[in-house]
Formats: sequence, C-alpha cells, structure tokens
Amino acid sequence: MEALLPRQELPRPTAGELAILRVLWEHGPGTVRDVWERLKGPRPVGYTTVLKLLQIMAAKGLVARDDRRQSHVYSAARGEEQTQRALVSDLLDRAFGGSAQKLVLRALDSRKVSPQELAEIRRVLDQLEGGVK
Amino acid sequence: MEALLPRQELPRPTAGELAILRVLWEHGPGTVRDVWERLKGPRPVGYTTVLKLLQIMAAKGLVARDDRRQSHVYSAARGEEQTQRALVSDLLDRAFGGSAQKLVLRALDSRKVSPQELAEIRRVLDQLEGGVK
DNA sequence: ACGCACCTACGAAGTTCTTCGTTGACTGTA
DNA sequence: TACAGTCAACGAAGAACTTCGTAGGTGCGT
Repeated sequence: MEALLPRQELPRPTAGELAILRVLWEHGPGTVRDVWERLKGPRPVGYTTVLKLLQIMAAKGLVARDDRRQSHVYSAARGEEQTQRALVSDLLDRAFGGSAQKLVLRALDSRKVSPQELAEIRRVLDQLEGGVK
Repeated sequence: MEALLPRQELPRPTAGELAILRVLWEHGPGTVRDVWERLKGPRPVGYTTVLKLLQIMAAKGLVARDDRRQSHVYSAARGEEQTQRALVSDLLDRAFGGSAQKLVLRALDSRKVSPQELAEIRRVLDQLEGGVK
C-alpha cells in the first residue's frame, strides 16, 4: 500500500514557506532579518522561526543561500510564475480532476474581478485561440 | 450566549480527504467499502485508512454519517462547487496576493484548454461584465 | 580585553496528517 | 452453537510542519 497522495518530484512550498517566498519575490534577495521584518503581518513570528524555515528551504532547494558574508543572503530558487504554475497544477489534479476550465470558472466567481482584469483575461484567451491554431 | 458568534467555517479538506470527497461527489453516498474500492485504482490504500479518514472527516463536519445500519453510509457535507471555491480562495490568498486574474492566467498557461472550454470561459466573462455593469 | 549586538546552528516540543494493525462486536450460515 | 466474514472503534507509529529557546561564534566600540 503506497499512498493516497500523488508523489511530487519537486518540493512544493508549504504555507509558511510560501509566505517567505512572497517576500523574496517582492523585495528580492535578503537576509533573515530582512525577511523577518517584512513578514510582520497579522501574526508576528519569531526571528529564529524564519531562520529555521529558510534553512529548511535551502535544504529543499527552494531558496539559494549566499553565505560569503556572516549574514547569509537568501534568494528564491524558482520564480513566482513557475511556482504559481506548479501550485495551480497541483490544485487542478487534487480538486478539479485536471480541468483548467473548471478552476477558472471557480476563480472567477469566488472573487470580484475588475473589468480591466476581465479584459486582460480576454486578451489571453485571444492569444491562446489565435496563436495555437 | 455564544449563539450570536459568527459561525466558524468548515475546515479545508486535506489532500487525502479531498481524494475521498471526490469519490463521494462522483458516485454519491457510500460505505467505507464503497469508497475504498473506488480509491483502489491508481494507488492502493488500506481499508482502515479510509475508515479512519472518514471518521476524522465526520468529526470535522466534512462528511455526514448515517449509522442506522451496521455499515455506515457517508456523504459529502458540502458540494463540490462550494469546496472548490473555498480551495481556490485559499490558494488565491496564499500564493496570488488575492488576484483572481493572476490565478486565471496561470491556470490557462499551465494546462491545455480546448477551444470549447475557452468559449465557455468567454461566456462566463460576458455574463460577469453584463451583470456587473 | 570586555561587553554588547547580531548571527547561525542545533534541537526539541507541539501539532497535524497519513497510515495501518489489532480488537471486539455483529451477522449470517452450517 | 460454532465458525467465518464484515464492520467500526481505537491506538499508535511515523512523517511533515511550525514554532522557538538556547548555545556558541563573530565583530565592533570603548
């Protein structure tokens, strides 16, 4: 008996790791302190908590570490886009039977989307239909 | 009087729970054995694993249980649509900064979407723009 | 040299998730 | 009644995740 869950080849970030990645994507590489200070959200978190997470993420390959200085500098190993695609793909398989259409429909009626954003989505649809032929 | 407190949202299903919910959504209510046999396909899992998961899900309120017979019958407490919306909403907050547009774009370029599906998405866009007006 | 501030490393506690073995109760049949 | 099959309940192991305390190192100002 193996598993109920599909096994992933590449590690996917957990919720906590994702929070850190978002900081790195938005502000670029930084030290533990940089990340920690920007993580001050609704729930404050300990400095060593962030440090530990970054160490784990480095071990997993989610972030790269430059330790030439005493204060190590961390940077996201994969871009925001690539990670988001992996997460969407994961959710597609787990909850939508692989149907991107269903997921899009759920996304569109689960949040308000501005007319500008709708127009942007239309442009993408046009590209897909036109370009792929 | 705690009755006036806002009702707590049902917990989001985990990956394993989701696999079971998908069976219940697709085939309707069933016993542990029913679910277990339908999960056997890709990756075999122990009978008591499914039982335990269903017991946990019943405790969480994710499924309802009819125990009038010896073989209890389980059914999904929330519909597929509602659950999918909650999951999409969760992913939106965790990885997309709440931007449904970004998520849609990632979904569209992470999977192949047929022209028929694209057309369906267009229809939804039309409805949204018309309704919001 | 001393002390302070800051840094990493280590480990451990607590929680959740996944998995399954074992046990005892119930059911139908010979 | 005895037996074989089926079932729910329970506990527990192990993995993964989250959190943080403590220890020890490094560098700077006095």
